[in-house]
Amino acid sequence: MQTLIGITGTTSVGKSAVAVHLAKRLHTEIVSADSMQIYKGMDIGTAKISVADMQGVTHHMLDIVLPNEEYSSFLYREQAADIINKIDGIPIVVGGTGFYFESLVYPPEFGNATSDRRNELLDIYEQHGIDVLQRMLKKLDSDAFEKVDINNYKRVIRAIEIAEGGGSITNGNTRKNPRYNLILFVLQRNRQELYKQIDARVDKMINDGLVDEVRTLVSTYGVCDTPAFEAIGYKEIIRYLSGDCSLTEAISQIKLHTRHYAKRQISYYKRMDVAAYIDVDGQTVENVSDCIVENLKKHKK
RNA sequence: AGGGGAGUGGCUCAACGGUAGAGCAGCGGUCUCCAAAACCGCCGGUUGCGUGUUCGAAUCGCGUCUCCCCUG
Repeated sequence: MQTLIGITGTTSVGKSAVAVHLAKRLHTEIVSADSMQIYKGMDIGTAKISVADMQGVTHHMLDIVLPNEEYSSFLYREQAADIINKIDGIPIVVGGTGFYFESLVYPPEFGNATSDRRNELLDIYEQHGIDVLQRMLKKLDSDAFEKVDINNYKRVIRAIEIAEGGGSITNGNTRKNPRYNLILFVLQRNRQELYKQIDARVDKMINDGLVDEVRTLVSTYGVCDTPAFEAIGYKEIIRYLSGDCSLTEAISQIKLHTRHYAKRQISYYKRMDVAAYIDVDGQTVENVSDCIVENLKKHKK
Protein backbone atom coordinates (compact mmCIF):
# COMPACT_ATOMS: atom_id res chain seq x y z
CA MET A 1 0.00 0.00 0.00
CA GLN A 2 1.33 3.40 -0.97
CA THR A 3 2.30 5.76 1.81
CA LEU A 4 1.16 9.37 1.91
CA ILE A 5 2.16 12.15 4.23
CA GLY A 6 -0.82 14.28 5.19
CA ILE A 7 -0.71 17.74 6.66
CA THR A 8 -3.90 19.34 7.83
CA GLY A 9 -5.14 21.76 10.46
CA THR A 10 -7.47 24.69 10.79
CA THR A 11 -7.35 27.67 8.49
CA SER A 12 -4.40 29.93 9.05
CA VAL A 13 -2.22 27.53 11.04
CA GLY A 14 0.43 27.72 8.34
CA LYS A 15 0.06 24.40 6.56
CA SER A 16 1.27 25.58 3.16
CA ALA A 17 4.66 26.83 4.25
CA VAL A 18 5.38 23.72 6.27
CA ALA A 19 4.41 21.54 3.34
CA VAL A 20 6.74 23.35 0.97
CA HIS A 21 9.61 23.07 3.40
CA LEU A 22 8.98 19.37 3.87
CA ALA A 23 8.56 18.70 0.16
CA LYS A 24 11.90 20.28 -0.63
CA ARG A 25 13.51 18.27 2.08
CA LEU A 26 12.01 15.00 0.87
CA HIS A 27 12.27 15.83 -2.83
CA THR A 28 8.64 15.24 -3.52
CA GLU A 29 5.47 16.98 -4.67
CA ILE A 30 2.39 18.41 -3.03
CA VAL A 31 -1.23 17.44 -3.58
CA SER A 32 -3.76 19.92 -2.24
CA ALA A 33 -6.77 18.70 -0.28
CA ASP A 34 -8.76 21.87 -0.19
CA SER A 35 -12.31 22.07 -1.45
CA MET A 36 -12.09 25.72 -2.42
CA GLN A 37 -8.55 26.13 -3.68
CA ILE A 38 -9.46 23.85 -6.55
CA TYR A 39 -11.22 26.83 -8.13
CA LYS A 40 -9.46 28.98 -10.64
CA GLY A 41 -9.52 32.69 -9.98
CA MET A 42 -10.25 32.32 -6.29
CA ASP A 43 -6.89 33.09 -4.79
CA ILE A 44 -7.03 35.79 -2.16
CA GLY A 45 -10.12 34.54 -0.37
CA THR A 46 -8.97 30.94 -0.27
CA ALA A 47 -5.47 31.92 0.84
CA LYS A 48 -4.04 29.97 -2.03
CA ILE A 49 -0.28 29.67 -2.04
CA SER A 50 1.46 31.98 -4.51
CA VAL A 51 3.80 30.68 -7.18
CA ALA A 52 6.67 32.44 -5.44
CA ASP A 53 5.89 30.73 -2.14
CA MET A 54 5.82 27.34 -3.84
CA GLN A 55 9.58 27.72 -4.23
CA GLY A 56 9.63 25.47 -7.22
CA VAL A 57 7.78 22.63 -5.54
CA THR A 58 5.09 21.16 -7.79
CA HIS A 59 1.58 21.64 -6.43
CA HIS A 60 -1.34 19.59 -7.73
CA MET A 61 -5.08 19.95 -7.41
CA LEU A 62 -5.08 23.73 -7.39
CA ASP A 63 -6.98 25.73 -10.03
CA ILE A 64 -8.44 22.66 -11.67
CA VAL A 65 -12.07 23.73 -11.88
CA LEU A 66 -13.89 26.89 -12.89
CA PRO A 67 -16.05 28.51 -10.23
CA ASN A 68 -19.22 27.93 -12.22
CA GLU A 69 -18.60 24.19 -12.42
CA GLU A 70 -19.84 21.51 -10.09
CA TYR A 71 -17.30 19.61 -8.10
CA SER A 72 -17.37 17.06 -5.31
CA SER A 73 -15.30 14.81 -3.14
CA PHE A 74 -16.09 12.03 -5.59
CA LEU A 75 -14.21 13.79 -8.37
CA TYR A 76 -11.51 14.82 -5.97
CA ARG A 77 -10.64 11.32 -4.94
CA GLU A 78 -10.50 10.13 -8.56
CA GLN A 79 -8.30 12.94 -9.75
CA ALA A 80 -6.05 13.04 -6.73
CA ALA A 81 -5.54 9.28 -6.92
CA ASP A 82 -4.39 9.55 -10.53
CA ILE A 83 -1.88 12.20 -9.64
CA ILE A 84 -0.62 10.38 -6.57
CA ASN A 85 0.10 7.40 -8.76
CA LYS A 86 2.49 9.37 -10.88
CA ILE A 87 4.47 11.08 -8.17
CA ASP A 88 7.95 9.81 -7.40
CA GLY A 89 8.59 9.78 -3.71
CA ILE A 90 6.08 10.06 -0.92
CA PRO A 91 3.38 12.54 -1.92
CA ILE A 92 2.49 15.18 0.62
CA VAL A 93 -1.23 15.81 0.79
CA VAL A 94 -1.96 19.22 2.30
CA GLY A 95 -5.20 20.98 3.01
CA GLY A 96 -7.95 21.79 5.43
CA THR A 97 -10.74 19.68 3.99
CA GLY A 98 -10.88 16.62 6.22
CA PHE A 99 -13.62 15.12 4.13
CA TYR A 100 -11.35 15.07 1.11
CA PHE A 101 -8.66 13.23 3.02
CA GLU A 102 -11.22 10.74 4.12
CA SER A 103 -12.68 10.07 0.72
CA LEU A 104 -9.19 9.71 -0.68
CA VAL A 105 -8.14 7.10 1.84
CA TYR A 106 -11.49 5.37 2.26
CA PRO A 107 -13.21 5.55 -1.09
CA PRO A 108 -16.98 5.77 -0.71
CA GLU A 109 -18.58 2.41 -1.34
CA PHE A 110 -21.69 3.67 -3.01
CA GLY A 111 -22.08 4.65 -6.59
CA ASN A 112 -22.50 8.17 -7.76
CA ALA A 113 -25.90 9.69 -8.22
CA THR A 114 -27.03 11.15 -11.49
CA SER A 115 -27.25 14.89 -11.33
CA ASP A 116 -30.71 14.74 -12.89
CA ARG A 117 -32.11 12.68 -10.06
CA ARG A 118 -30.36 14.80 -7.49
CA ASN A 119 -31.85 17.94 -8.95
CA GLU A 120 -35.29 16.37 -8.82
CA LEU A 121 -34.84 15.56 -5.16
CA LEU A 122 -33.55 19.06 -4.49
CA ASP A 123 -36.62 20.48 -6.18
CA ILE A 124 -38.84 18.37 -3.98
CA TYR A 125 -37.02 19.70 -0.95
CA GLU A 126 -37.27 23.30 -2.04
CA GLN A 127 -40.93 23.09 -2.96
CA HIS A 128 -42.32 20.75 -0.35
CA GLY A 129 -39.84 20.78 2.47
CA ILE A 130 -37.90 18.15 4.32
CA ASP A 131 -41.00 16.22 5.43
CA VAL A 132 -41.68 14.84 1.98
CA LEU A 133 -38.10 13.63 1.65
CA GLN A 134 -38.29 12.05 5.08
CA ARG A 135 -41.41 10.14 4.13
CA MET A 136 -39.78 8.99 0.92
CA LEU A 137 -36.80 7.67 2.79
CA LYS A 138 -38.90 5.98 5.44
CA LYS A 139 -40.72 4.08 2.73
CA LEU A 140 -37.60 3.17 0.77
CA ASP A 141 -35.23 2.33 3.61
CA SER A 142 -36.59 2.42 7.11
CA ASP A 143 -33.22 1.51 8.63
CA ALA A 144 -31.63 4.50 7.00
CA PHE A 145 -34.53 6.63 8.15
CA GLU A 146 -33.65 5.70 11.72
CA LYS A 147 -29.96 6.32 11.34
CA VAL A 148 -29.36 9.31 9.16
CA ASP A 149 -29.63 12.89 10.32
CA ILE A 150 -33.23 13.34 9.37
CA ASN A 151 -33.13 17.13 9.62
CA ASN A 152 -30.26 17.42 7.22
CA TYR A 153 -31.67 17.47 3.72
CA LYS A 154 -28.33 16.67 2.13
CA ARG A 155 -28.02 13.49 4.16
CA VAL A 156 -31.59 12.49 3.49
CA ILE A 157 -31.22 13.02 -0.24
CA ARG A 158 -28.07 10.95 -0.37
CA ALA A 159 -29.73 8.15 1.58
CA ILE A 160 -32.62 8.20 -0.88
CA GLU A 161 -30.26 8.07 -3.85
CA ILE A 162 -28.50 5.04 -2.46
CA ALA A 163 -31.77 3.35 -1.58
CA GLU A 164 -33.12 3.94 -5.07
CA GLY A 165 -29.99 2.34 -6.44
CA GLY A 166 -30.84 -0.78 -4.50
CA GLY A 167 -28.42 -0.27 -1.63
CA SER A 168 -28.59 1.15 1.83
CA ILE A 169 -26.44 3.80 3.35
CA THR A 170 -26.71 1.70 6.47
CA ASN A 171 -24.56 -1.07 4.98
CA GLY A 172 -21.45 1.02 4.58
CA ASN A 173 -18.19 -0.03 6.19
CA THR A 174 -16.38 3.21 6.59
CA ARG A 175 -12.73 2.98 7.37
CA LYS A 176 -12.45 -0.69 6.67
CA ASN A 177 -10.36 -0.75 3.53
CA PRO A 178 -7.89 2.08 3.33
CA ARG A 179 -6.45 2.69 -0.08
CA TYR A 180 -3.36 4.44 1.26
CA ASN A 181 -1.20 4.36 4.30
CA LEU A 182 -1.80 7.96 5.29
CA ILE A 183 0.46 9.35 7.97
CA LEU A 184 -1.51 12.37 9.01
CA PHE A 185 -0.24 15.35 10.95
CA VAL A 186 -2.56 17.94 12.38
CA LEU A 187 -1.10 21.37 13.00
CA GLN A 188 -2.81 23.22 15.80
CA ARG A 189 -2.56 26.33 17.92
CA ASN A 190 -4.41 27.55 20.96
CA ARG A 191 -7.87 28.89 20.39
CA GLN A 192 -7.21 32.52 21.27
CA GLU A 193 -4.17 32.66 19.07
CA LEU A 194 -6.08 30.94 16.29
CA TYR A 195 -8.86 33.51 16.41
CA LYS A 196 -6.33 36.32 16.39
CA GLN A 197 -4.67 34.84 13.34
CA ILE A 198 -8.00 34.44 11.59
CA ASP A 199 -8.93 38.08 12.17
CA ALA A 200 -5.56 39.26 10.97
CA ARG A 201 -5.74 37.10 7.91
CA VAL A 202 -9.17 38.33 6.93
CA ASP A 203 -8.03 41.93 7.27
CA LYS A 204 -5.07 41.11 5.09
CA MET A 205 -7.30 39.55 2.44
CA ILE A 206 -9.29 42.75 2.28
CA ASN A 207 -6.12 44.80 1.95
CA ASP A 208 -4.86 42.45 -0.72
CA GLY A 209 -7.93 43.11 -2.83
CA LEU A 210 -10.51 40.49 -1.97
CA VAL A 211 -13.35 42.81 -2.93
CA ASP A 212 -11.92 43.24 -6.42
CA GLU A 213 -11.37 39.52 -6.74
CA VAL A 214 -15.01 38.85 -5.91
CA ARG A 215 -16.16 41.63 -8.22
CA THR A 216 -14.21 40.05 -11.08
CA LEU A 217 -15.56 36.62 -10.21
CA VAL A 218 -19.14 37.83 -10.28
CA SER A 219 -18.72 39.80 -13.49
CA THR A 220 -17.17 36.77 -15.17
CA TYR A 221 -19.61 34.08 -14.06
CA GLY A 222 -22.54 35.81 -12.47
CA VAL A 223 -23.62 34.41 -9.12
CA CYS A 224 -23.77 30.66 -9.60
CA ASP A 225 -25.32 27.87 -7.63
CA THR A 226 -22.02 26.03 -7.24
CA PRO A 227 -19.96 25.34 -4.13
CA ALA A 228 -17.50 28.05 -5.08
CA PHE A 229 -20.07 30.72 -4.41
CA GLU A 230 -20.63 29.42 -0.91
CA ALA A 231 -17.00 29.88 0.01
CA ILE A 232 -16.34 31.94 3.08
CA GLY A 233 -15.07 35.35 2.11
CA TYR A 234 -16.94 35.22 -1.19
CA LYS A 235 -20.56 34.85 -0.18
CA GLU A 236 -20.20 37.71 2.31
CA ILE A 237 -18.53 40.06 -0.15
CA ILE A 238 -21.20 39.21 -2.71
CA ARG A 239 -23.81 40.39 -0.20
CA TYR A 240 -21.86 43.59 0.23
CA LEU A 241 -21.57 44.14 -3.50
CA SER A 242 -25.30 43.56 -3.87
CA GLY A 243 -25.92 46.28 -1.33
CA ASP A 244 -27.29 43.93 1.33
CA CYS A 245 -24.79 44.95 3.99
CA SER A 246 -21.91 47.27 4.65
CA LEU A 247 -18.32 46.29 4.06
CA THR A 248 -17.70 46.37 7.79
CA GLU A 249 -20.51 43.92 8.37
CA ALA A 250 -19.29 41.68 5.59
CA ILE A 251 -15.82 41.61 7.09
CA SER A 252 -17.00 40.70 10.55
CA GLN A 253 -19.23 38.01 9.06
CA ILE A 254 -16.23 36.56 7.25
CA LYS A 255 -14.30 36.45 10.51
CA LEU A 256 -17.18 34.83 12.34
CA HIS A 257 -17.82 32.24 9.66
CA THR A 258 -14.14 31.42 9.54
CA ARG A 259 -14.09 30.82 13.31
CA HIS A 260 -17.07 28.53 13.03
CA TYR A 261 -15.42 26.72 10.19
CA ALA A 262 -12.24 26.25 12.18
CA LYS A 263 -14.25 24.70 14.99
CA ARG A 264 -15.86 22.26 12.61
CA GLN A 265 -12.46 21.38 11.25
CA ILE A 266 -11.22 20.59 14.74
CA SER A 267 -14.17 18.26 15.31
CA TYR A 268 -13.49 16.56 12.04
CA TYR A 269 -9.85 15.84 12.82
CA LYS A 270 -10.88 14.06 15.98
CA ARG A 271 -12.54 11.35 13.96
CA MET A 272 -9.53 10.81 11.70
CA ASP A 273 -6.60 8.55 12.33
CA VAL A 274 -4.02 11.14 13.31
CA ALA A 275 -0.34 10.25 13.59
CA ALA A 276 0.51 13.32 15.63
CA TYR A 277 -0.81 16.70 16.63
CA ILE A 278 1.82 19.38 16.33
CA ASP A 279 1.62 22.60 18.27
CA VAL A 280 2.71 25.46 16.09
CA ASP A 281 2.45 28.32 18.58
CA GLY A 282 5.76 30.10 18.59
CA GLN A 283 7.31 27.52 16.28
CA THR A 284 9.11 28.24 13.05
CA VAL A 285 8.36 26.45 9.81
CA GLU A 286 11.66 24.60 10.21
CA ASN A 287 10.77 23.45 13.73
CA VAL A 288 7.45 22.07 12.60
CA SER A 289 9.05 20.40 9.62
CA ASP A 290 11.69 18.83 11.88
CA CYS A 291 8.99 17.59 14.16
CA ILE A 292 7.22 15.88 11.25
CA VAL A 293 10.44 14.26 10.05
CA GLU A 294 11.09 12.92 13.54
CA ASN A 295 7.61 11.45 13.69
CA LEU A 296 7.97 9.90 10.27
CA LYS A 297 10.91 7.83 11.48
CA LYS A 298 8.67 6.21 14.06
CA HIS A 299 6.15 5.31 11.43
CA LYS A 300 8.64 3.71 9.09
CA LYS A 301 9.13 0.45 10.82
C1' A B 1 -31.62 72.87 34.73
C1' G B 2 -36.67 71.28 32.96
C1' G B 3 -39.57 67.54 30.08
C1' G B 4 -39.68 62.59 27.95
C1' G B 5 -37.72 57.52 27.27
C1' A B 6 -34.72 53.39 28.63
C1' G B 7 -31.94 50.23 32.15
C1' U B 8 -33.29 42.01 31.82
C1' G B 9 -27.51 36.36 30.58
C1' G B 10 -21.30 38.81 26.35
C1' C B 11 -24.81 41.44 22.51
C1' U B 12 -30.03 42.55 20.49
C1' C B 13 -34.61 41.99 22.46
C1' A B 14 -39.33 39.25 24.82
C1' A B 15 -42.37 38.49 29.07
C1' C B 16 -45.92 44.16 31.62
C1' G B 17 -48.65 41.38 38.96
C1' G B 18 -47.85 34.88 39.59
C1' U B 19 -40.53 33.43 41.36
C1' A B 20 -37.65 35.05 33.42
C1' G B 21 -37.92 33.25 27.20
C1' A B 22 -35.72 33.75 22.27
C1' G B 23 -32.08 35.00 18.50
C1' C B 24 -26.90 35.90 18.04
C1' A B 25 -22.14 35.05 20.35
C1' G B 26 -19.47 31.14 23.31
C1' C B 27 -18.63 25.72 24.03
C1' G B 28 -19.35 20.59 22.34
C1' G B 29 -20.85 17.19 18.55
C1' U B 30 -22.58 14.68 13.59
C1' C B 31 -20.73 13.64 8.70
C1' U B 32 -19.36 7.24 3.25
C1' C B 33 -20.68 12.39 -3.87
C1' C B 34 -22.69 20.01 -2.60
C1' A B 35 -18.13 19.47 3.14
C1' A B 36 -15.32 26.89 3.51
C1' A B 37 -21.66 22.88 2.90
C1' A B 38 -25.76 20.95 5.77
C1' C B 39 -27.32 19.50 10.59
C1' C B 40 -27.70 18.55 16.15
C1' G B 41 -26.80 19.47 21.45
C1' C B 42 -25.05 22.34 25.87
C1' C B 43 -23.72 26.33 29.11
C1' G B 44 -25.32 31.06 30.62
C1' G B 45 -29.66 35.92 34.03
C1' U B 46 -32.30 35.97 41.56
C1' U B 47 -34.29 41.53 35.54
C1' G B 48 -28.91 48.95 37.62
C1' C B 49 -29.23 49.82 43.10
C1' G B 50 -32.33 50.73 47.55
C1' U B 51 -36.98 50.84 49.65
C1' G B 52 -42.30 50.46 49.75
C1' U B 53 -47.28 48.26 48.17
C1' U B 54 -48.93 43.08 47.58
C1' C B 55 -50.18 36.33 49.51
C1' G B 56 -46.80 37.18 45.28
C1' A B 57 -42.92 42.37 41.43
C1' A B 58 -38.68 42.20 35.92
C1' U B 59 -43.62 44.03 35.84
C1' C B 60 -46.88 49.07 40.40
C1' G B 61 -45.11 53.60 43.91
C1' C B 62 -41.05 56.43 45.95
C1' G B 63 -35.85 57.46 46.12
C1' U B 64 -31.06 56.93 43.79
C1' C B 65 -27.42 56.01 39.85
C1' U B 66 -26.34 55.49 34.54
C1' C B 67 -27.47 56.19 29.37
C1' C B 68 -30.37 58.35 25.23
C1' C B 69 -33.73 62.15 23.07
C1' C B 70 -36.15 67.01 23.28
C1' U B 71 -36.39 72.08 25.41
C1' G B 72 -33.41 75.98 27.38
